[in-house]
Amino acid sequence: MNKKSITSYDVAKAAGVSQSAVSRAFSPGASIAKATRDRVLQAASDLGYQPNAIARSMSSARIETQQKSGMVGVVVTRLQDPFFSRTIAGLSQNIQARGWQMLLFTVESESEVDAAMNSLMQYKIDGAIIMSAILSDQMAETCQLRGIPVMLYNRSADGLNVNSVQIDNVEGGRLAAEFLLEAGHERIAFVGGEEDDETSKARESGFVDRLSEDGIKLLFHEEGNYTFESGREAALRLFSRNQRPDAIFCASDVMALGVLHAARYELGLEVQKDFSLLGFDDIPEASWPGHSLTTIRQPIRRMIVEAVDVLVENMQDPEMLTRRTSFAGKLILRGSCRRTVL
Amino acid sequence: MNKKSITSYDVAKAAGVSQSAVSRAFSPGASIAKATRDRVLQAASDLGYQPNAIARSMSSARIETQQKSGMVGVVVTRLQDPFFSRTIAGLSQNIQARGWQMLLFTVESESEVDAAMNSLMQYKIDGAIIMSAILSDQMAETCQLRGIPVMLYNRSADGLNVNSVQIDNVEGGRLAAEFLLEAGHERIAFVGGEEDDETSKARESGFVDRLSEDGIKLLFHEEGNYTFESGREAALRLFSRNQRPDAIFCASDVMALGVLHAARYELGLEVQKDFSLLGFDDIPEASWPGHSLTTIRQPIRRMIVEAVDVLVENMQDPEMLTRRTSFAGKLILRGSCRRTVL
DNA sequence: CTGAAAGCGCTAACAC
DNA sequence: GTGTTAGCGCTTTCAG
Repeated sequence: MNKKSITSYDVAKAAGVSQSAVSRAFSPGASIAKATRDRVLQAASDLGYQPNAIARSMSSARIETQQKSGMVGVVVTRLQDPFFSRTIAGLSQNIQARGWQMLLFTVESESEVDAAMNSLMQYKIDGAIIMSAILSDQMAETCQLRGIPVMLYNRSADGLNVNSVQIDNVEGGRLAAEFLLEAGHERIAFVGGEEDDETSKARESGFVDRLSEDGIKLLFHEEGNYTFESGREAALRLFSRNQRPDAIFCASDVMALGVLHAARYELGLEVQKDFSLLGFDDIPEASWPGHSLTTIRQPIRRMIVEAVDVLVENMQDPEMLTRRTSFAGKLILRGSCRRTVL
Repeated sequence: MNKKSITSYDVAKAAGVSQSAVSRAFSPGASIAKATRDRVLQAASDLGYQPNAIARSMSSARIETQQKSGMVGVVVTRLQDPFFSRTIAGLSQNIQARGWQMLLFTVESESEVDAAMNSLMQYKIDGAIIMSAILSDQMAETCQLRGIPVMLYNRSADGLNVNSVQIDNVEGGRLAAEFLLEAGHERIAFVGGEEDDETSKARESGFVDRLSEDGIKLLFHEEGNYTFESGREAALRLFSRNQRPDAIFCASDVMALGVLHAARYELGLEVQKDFSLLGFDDIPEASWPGHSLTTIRQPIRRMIVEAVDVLVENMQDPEMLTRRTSFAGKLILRGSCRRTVL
């Protein structure tokens, strides 16, 4: 049962050099003669040696700048949501491409984020990305103290000293309202997330504000939880009342699809003709022929790249100034909405 | 700029004990007086101390049994596929619940798995889960040599000494054929994955075998790549030929939905009446009212639990015998198929 | 350019 | 029980 792993000493012996020479051979900028380097690399590959990343980050721990563990922690809620899983896939690829590994932590609710960060920090992550959640002021401070750059994805924190990348939700809401108003809608409903959901609140506020500028009041507000089922149920409630909405704006595509399926296949309604439906995100499912969902698109690829870019920059330059990026949503016209009245 | 992290020495000094006392206070089974322990814990929380997981795994590295880094590596392809993202979400939760962290590595194609494993092994992972891909014999050997238990999810490897959890794809294919035959279908098409895709091949072989037992030959075989779009295109090809299939079996629900949307909304066909459609996986989207896709369900929750259970057991008992688990698929009857002829 | 030597923060014998 | 003492595998001065 000898499952001892080969260390730099084994390689050193095999190559007839000192252990530190082996270390240098594997450190990009180190000063080492090409000949020795080649000899070491040869011996290493013969023995199947791979530097131990853990040990590596241990010894460099004392460097003032940062503890390079080579890992970035990612905290995510609702991973089963297509929007999030696609984001994770993208983040993962970008993080790897930049030479980091991703330590993934999933949480059930926003309240667990602090605990998650604690777990992650035990692994001396070089940075963290938190999706659709916010950390406590205290935790933000801890991160800053320990020199761990944080990136909030899909959220921003005004008071906190953390980077963020998100879409302008208020503006997105306005955009949605604008579009529905132009089409002449007047009995408008909104399906959002849970009561304390920041994203949903922002989208709704922009939406409602714009409506009121034209003297329109929101007819109904329904609460969902970003699942298909919750959208479906909201639709059932919405269309069971005396007054029926002639347009529904949902805080996410998944919920909008729930509304669509319920309306079309359970209530026998005709989308676009009987009411206009507007989503948010532009997930791939929105463009499926049978859905053809008009929606506010999030530039997800660009957001991912920006998030990783900024985080990497901050990991490399701890003194970097906090950066908050906000992207604009874009209306994607499809078949689920009545067009502008002429 | 003093971002030095507090170590066990700082805590020791604050609590007036030796550094090893601090270590013991944080090691579950260690022999330490309750009084000292409490004092240490108090001091630790005052200082905001958290044991360094990296250093921890370094020092225990010498233990014969294994290098407890507390991390399990997960390699995944096609994370954007709902089936996989849901699995990752489940794996993540289960792994965390068992006290491990998940180091996630996404790869574009199966050929990158070995490289991914190499990267992960530098982090001295305690175990690995590989989704829908197989590793080379050589890599399997390396893992065994280093004492890293491996779990193949959605695949199995007969020759290799690695654990696996998967659905019985051949039997699933037979089940699908059986059902279509009973309903009296005769012009049957199959939409699978790429040519060398093991999963798809297995499903097809069971399917074709069962058909041939009733003297039916597969009418068409279309190749896709597990995306919606590829299913859509397959449908377009399928229905552009002279002879039209009266039943289509797809190797995945996502592709089946592509077929459904294309047939219904682009070709004006009526699913169930004009042809029966059968999927595989039973993703949530399959049950959406407008889809109502009949499919072969994978018991995904049970598969996830089994995968993590077995891996954890193997990580704790390196001598454990290789375990290969195969689950049976189950036909979920919905509206996309013609029912049995009486 | 290269080797020797001193840690990184922690755990695990080993004595007391 | 508790303190002392070696390391885990590596990077990084510090001399040559």
